[in-house]
Amino acid sequence: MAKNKKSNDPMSKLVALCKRRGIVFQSSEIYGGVGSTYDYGPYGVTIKNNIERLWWDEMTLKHENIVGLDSAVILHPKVWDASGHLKNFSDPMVDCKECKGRFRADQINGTGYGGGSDSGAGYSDGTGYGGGSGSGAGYGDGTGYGGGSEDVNVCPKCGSKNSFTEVREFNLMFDTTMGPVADDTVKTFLRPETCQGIFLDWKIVQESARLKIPFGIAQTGKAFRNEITTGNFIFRTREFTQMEMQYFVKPGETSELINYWKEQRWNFYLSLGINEEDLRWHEHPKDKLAHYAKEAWDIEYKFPFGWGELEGVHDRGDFDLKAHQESSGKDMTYFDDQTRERFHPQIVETSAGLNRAMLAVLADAYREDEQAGEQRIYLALAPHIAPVKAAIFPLVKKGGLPDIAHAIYTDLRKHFPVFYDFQGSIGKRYRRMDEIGTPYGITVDFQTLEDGTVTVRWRDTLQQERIHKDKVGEFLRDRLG
RNA sequence: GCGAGAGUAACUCAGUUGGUAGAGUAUCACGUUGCCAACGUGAAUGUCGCGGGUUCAAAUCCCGUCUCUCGCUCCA
Repeated sequence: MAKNKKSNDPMSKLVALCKRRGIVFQSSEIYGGVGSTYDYGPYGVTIKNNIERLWWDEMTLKHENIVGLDSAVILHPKVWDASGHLKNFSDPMVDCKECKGRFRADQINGTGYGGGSDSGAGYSDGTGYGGGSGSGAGYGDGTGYGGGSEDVNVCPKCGSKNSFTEVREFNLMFDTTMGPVADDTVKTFLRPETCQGIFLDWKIVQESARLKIPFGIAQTGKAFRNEITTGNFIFRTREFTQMEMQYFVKPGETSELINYWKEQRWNFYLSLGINEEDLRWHEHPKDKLAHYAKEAWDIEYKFPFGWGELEGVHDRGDFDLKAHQESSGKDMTYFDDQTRERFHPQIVETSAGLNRAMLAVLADAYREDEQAGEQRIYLALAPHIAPVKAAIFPLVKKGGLPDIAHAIYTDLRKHFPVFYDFQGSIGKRYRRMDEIGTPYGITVDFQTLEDGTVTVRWRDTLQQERIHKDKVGEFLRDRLG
């Protein structure tokens, strides 16, 4: 564990809070941790699930023409050939020994680098990618690249000649093998994006759910990318959850629907309680589009480390369906009963990162203020995101107060995630709840013995009001929707 | 992979010229406590990242190694 964090920067403080309160923390920590993998503790998984459920409901409940799907993580290896991932997710790289710059081998002038960009050799013969499973020996000794050519390679950054390292293969997909017998295995990949499963299944989904264009298929699930560089806490990790909806539209209607979904998706982040001033649109320049995209917009959030992408709204055109039709030989067209036309649907994609959405929610909710000269840290989470909706406290341990408080707790927990605590001073118990963003604190005091009322304290302002203990459930229901 | 930095309790850290580890916070128990991290008493928690070497003796000196963090390269 590194101890050189600048503990004053906002990101470090958020990370520390996440660990302290069991929201998100380093995975495999007893073994020293594994780079950029994180586990979500009791409160973290609840926040994450809350966001995921809101997304799911937003898609499938609020749109009558969007249905859900849960496709496999491991797909037929040919999928990744057809999708372009084998070709585009695998880059041969060289480093300049002089200036330490790194470049794609096929972008260096001069030699036969790049000449043999043999991405087609991929999975089937088992030799193409990553050769040795396991340890660092993975990146092959550059077969095919930089053959025997003696031409001069010039570093585009510092101008040094022939200062490059061996070509190394960077494969951004995790590969694995199917089948227990080593000689008889098929090389497969963990999906680097969830949407391919939607493309493979769209016809059976469309037919079985009797959907007419335009319609959408929504899916959440894990995706895996062997990122060269990870970092910024849970912003970029090698294993992450995507929330993707692929919208199948008639040719010619794409741009209108892009605008519709841009508005929908923008509003989703507002509904999570994120400050609109911390959001912006970023359009990908045409010359930097991903290999499948015709038009691409990102919603970005102003993280403590800078603007970062939360979600993309993309025009994928008919790239994917045509690619799979060509590769599989199966018809991927849609027949329009009304116009008697057959065509490849155009696809508008909304592709969000759940972990990033959660990080944005946490970063946006992180607050510090001062109460009676003491610093207070709290998460101003929207109540419908908060992992615990209310905490119930007896003011002190005597006078039968704990019994009354516990009875209220037992009753409430049938309907809400609530927490009961009697340990420590009342102020300390409030603060503990503040740090996980619990919106309401309900305290049983001596007045409760007289008239049955309790205090309800609102997290952000510390203001209290008295309501009858029998009305607490109703009070919470009103405020939590 | 390159460069830089860092590894001592759950957290933040201290540990003198080598003498087998401490503080605060947090946690738990009991007491106390009339609303915002109060107080008292007590308890539990470490192979000082790992391995080797020097030494009577290593958290400390030497060598190796691992991991993490940041920057760069890359990024759908």
